[in-house]
Amino acid sequence: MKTIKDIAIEAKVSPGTVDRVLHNRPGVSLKTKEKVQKLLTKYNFEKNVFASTLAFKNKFTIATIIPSAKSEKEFWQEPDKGIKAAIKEIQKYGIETQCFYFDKYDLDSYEKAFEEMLKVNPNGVLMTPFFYKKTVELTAKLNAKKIPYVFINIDVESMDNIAFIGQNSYQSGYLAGKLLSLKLEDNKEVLIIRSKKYVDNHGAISSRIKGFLSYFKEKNTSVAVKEVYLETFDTDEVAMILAKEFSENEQLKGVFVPSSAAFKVAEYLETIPKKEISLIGYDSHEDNIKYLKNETIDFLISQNPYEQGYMGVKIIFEYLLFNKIPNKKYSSPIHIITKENSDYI
Amino acid sequence: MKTIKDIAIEAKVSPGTVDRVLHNRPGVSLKTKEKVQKLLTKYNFEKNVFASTLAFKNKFTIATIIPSAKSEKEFWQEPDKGIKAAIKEIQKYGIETQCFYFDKYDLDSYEKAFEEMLKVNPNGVLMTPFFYKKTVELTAKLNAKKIPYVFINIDVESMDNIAFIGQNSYQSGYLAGKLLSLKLEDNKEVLIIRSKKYVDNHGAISSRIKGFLSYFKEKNTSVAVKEVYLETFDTDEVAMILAKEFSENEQLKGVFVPSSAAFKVAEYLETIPKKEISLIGYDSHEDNIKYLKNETIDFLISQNPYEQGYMGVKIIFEYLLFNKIPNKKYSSPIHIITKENSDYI
DNA sequence: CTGAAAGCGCTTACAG
DNA sequence: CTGAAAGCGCTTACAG
Repeated sequence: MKTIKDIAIEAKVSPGTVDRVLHNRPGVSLKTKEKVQKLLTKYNFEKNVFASTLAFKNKFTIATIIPSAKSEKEFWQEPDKGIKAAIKEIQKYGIETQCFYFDKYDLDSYEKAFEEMLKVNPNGVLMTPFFYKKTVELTAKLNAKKIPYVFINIDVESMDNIAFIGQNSYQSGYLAGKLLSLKLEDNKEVLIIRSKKYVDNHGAISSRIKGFLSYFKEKNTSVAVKEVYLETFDTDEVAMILAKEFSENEQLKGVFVPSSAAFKVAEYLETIPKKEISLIGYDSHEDNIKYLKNETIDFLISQNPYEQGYMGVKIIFEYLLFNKIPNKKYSSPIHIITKENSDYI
Repeated sequence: MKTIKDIAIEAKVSPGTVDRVLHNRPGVSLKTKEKVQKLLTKYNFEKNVFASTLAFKNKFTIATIIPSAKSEKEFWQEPDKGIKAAIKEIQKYGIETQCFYFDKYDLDSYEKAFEEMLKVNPNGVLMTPFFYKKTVELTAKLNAKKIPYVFINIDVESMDNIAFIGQNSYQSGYLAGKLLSLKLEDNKEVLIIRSKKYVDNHGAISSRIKGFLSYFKEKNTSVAVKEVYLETFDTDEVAMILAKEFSENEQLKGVFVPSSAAFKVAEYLETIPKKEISLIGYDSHEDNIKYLKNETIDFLISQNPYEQGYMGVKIIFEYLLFNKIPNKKYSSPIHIITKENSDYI
């Protein structure tokens, strides 16, 4: 293992100069630079992270921006927990961290959080690009400042994020189709319930539905699939719509909720006589798990959101400290959760 | 953030003495020791890992012992890959690692690997305690030398391992019962196929079967479950036994393989006319995945063996370097793998 | 453009 | 039993 000093001696320069070349700092003649660079390459030099960090006195700040979660039960609690766990770990390496949150229904709060974040001058950013257009606009500022950023949970294609961590939504919807049809007989009907609010943003939900529809198109042509759009997704609206659908259609035996709101449907199903309705949704937060455990929800598909937050922070950390280039895309798992394995995921 | 120097000044001693107290090194008077310890506790002192590691010049060796895998397709390939990945990461921290392997059918090779391992004088050991009695005998040597060790995949209760990482086998078997009955009509029969070899060691397989049986006892009493024991589990024997069972029993519609050998059963099922047999097994290695993809195997239950190896090494690493005390037990996930999510686990 | 030197915080061999 | 000092390998402020 070569050290900077070794290289310096061999190149007949001082350690300071090697350091300058190594980090592309200015003030080195081209000739010296080339001479040193050649040796660095020759020996495949890797600097000692411990010595480097110790001398550098850890001046990095990492900022995170994700949607806020009001309660323990909400989905966004999980990435946040992952982020916090990673922060705790890297704190001992002297990294500063600043967490920002926005209301996922409020574009302005997204922009505001972002501006606040810029003020702390982060060296790296973890974010969930919730609103497409605004994201393009805001990340341009990061690009200008050469601040690296990682997306979690939601992806935006052809941007300059150094990495994305999230699920293949199409494939997860396809799997949902398969799981729902496990208990479905021929000629039955299936309902997809989605929120109007998300039709424009959050492309993941549309992709899930596409995948879901593909499964039935490919495999199970005798099953009819119907989509309904809800305004508010509150308890009353859900009850009203479902009551209508079930009364109009005797064959309706399955419901697919491509968001994390399956528990809303479960709530309603518990108020009506047992009808053997299969219900499948996304995300294993407390509200959903409750109905999974009493088998009103049959399956949940989960993507390990905790890990998304955790990995996201770790990726930026390693990028900054160890110069480790991440993959452009990390596929989150497509986990199948049932009553029986819900405690072991 | 206090440093050793800060503490030294306040205690009116030298940094060297604080270091001695911090690491319980000999040669400090009780009085001094108490004085320093009090300050250390008061400030909740955490030493700078970078400075410490740099000065210490990383003299740690970690040893691993797991069963060998002959091919890419085998289960034990995965923990090994996880181990190798972790090793690669911690190498840059200057940790030495030595990997040892044994033949899981050969008790002597287990002992031999263990003795070889002791010769390298490791500071921490990762191992799979395959053979119960021998494990008790061998780990006693580690205890005597105060070398910490972690178990992965197989647990042995009431031993002095600092941690265990593996699956709750009972619960996974219970889930297997549920999954198998999803497509099973009333009054059908289910077969459990196991190897005689593993009846004594590898308690996990027995636990899986217990969980599996419990599910049917609790939920689905109309289904009969039968167990058969194979001698060699080779292709011919599997074919012979299955041919016999299917010919004797028209109602046989499901097969449960509580080991990683489901592909052996799948191999046979492909040779006979399509009978709508549900097949469920363990572990997503290549041989199994092949039959999962063509739907001869319906479900695989997996435990993320890669992560077991990876985490195991990381736990020892953090224990040695950062003095981080691990949990006694880490539950591996109980993942449900189907054709549709097999690329996203 | 370049080098010598001090410093990051901990560890250790040496002296007493 | 205790301290002073050198050293781990990199970074940086300063001098030239």
